[in-house]
Amino acid sequence: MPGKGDECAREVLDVVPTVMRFIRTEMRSHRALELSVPQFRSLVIIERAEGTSLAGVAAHLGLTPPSACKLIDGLAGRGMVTRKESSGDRRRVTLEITAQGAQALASARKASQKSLSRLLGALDAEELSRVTRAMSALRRVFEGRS
Amino acid sequence: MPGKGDECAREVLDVVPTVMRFIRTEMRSHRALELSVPQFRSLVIIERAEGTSLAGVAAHLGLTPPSACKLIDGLAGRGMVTRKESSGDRRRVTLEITAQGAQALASARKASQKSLSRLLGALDAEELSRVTRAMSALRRVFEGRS
DNA sequence: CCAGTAATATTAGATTATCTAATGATTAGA
DNA sequence: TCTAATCATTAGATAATCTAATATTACTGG
Repeated sequence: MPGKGDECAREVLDVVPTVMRFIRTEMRSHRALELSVPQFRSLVIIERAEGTSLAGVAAHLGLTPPSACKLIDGLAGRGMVTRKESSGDRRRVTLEITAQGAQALASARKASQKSLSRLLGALDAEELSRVTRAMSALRRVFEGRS
Repeated sequence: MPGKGDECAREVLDVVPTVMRFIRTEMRSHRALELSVPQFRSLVIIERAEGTSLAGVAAHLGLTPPSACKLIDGLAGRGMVTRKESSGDRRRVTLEITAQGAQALASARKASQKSLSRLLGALDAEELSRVTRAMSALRRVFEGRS
């Protein structure tokens, strides 16, 4: 018997990579900002949870610690993030976003939302609301499972 | 003024990479099939449009020709796709999926849909239908723009 | 017909993302 | 205290992606 989510699964499998590619291309297209999607997401996390650790970033993004480490290397090398000692636990690294990082994040976020928003503007109000609520449902289902 | 798609854009930007990561991890987790998402998508295209060219794959996936070329290299090296001469245009390459490729595709598709479907099963019928229709809307909006 | 332009695929070379395995340092617990 | 677990990193591999450069083949306007 086909599960009740089968048709939906097929759609998700087809559409999500397409939208993802758009987002990736979009992010890279902004000269001088040039954040990759994982870099962008890292900055979002670090800004929101100031003082998070490398393990924190890895967990939120669903990455292994070495992957997160290299990702942060890249951001630190561009002066967008700093690593500090954690008081109390000297194994741990405390991550903080720099002014420059915060600015890059704000610009990238604005530009990406704008260009996504422009495309989504082709939908009528009902569809738009449906998409928004569908995204919430997907977030509930997928977050933590990456 | 904020565009009418702004909130939706924010959601998409947050949720799509999360779902994408799940799909990627899921695809790689099936030993012996081990198709990456781009490989999977290439096979889908080649199976559907038998005899397509390298440029055809590139266009459908939103890749540059060199990227598509390497992708096909990988699939050809694993015996899942063949390159043939095109009658009529000798620059062109005709791509065909092999029996082995078709079998790998079928298995990967089945496994991925199953595991996606299992997660999506947590949604109630109304939400599921909303997500399905939202995916259709997104496909309309994004396809071609990658 | 032929000279130049366009199209198709590829190679070369770079960057980034991701993994697993191994290492180092520090903390926590029996 | 000594052993375990935890946190970050380094090392090394593979894959996806890009741009630029290079054939090869087809098309087109004089």
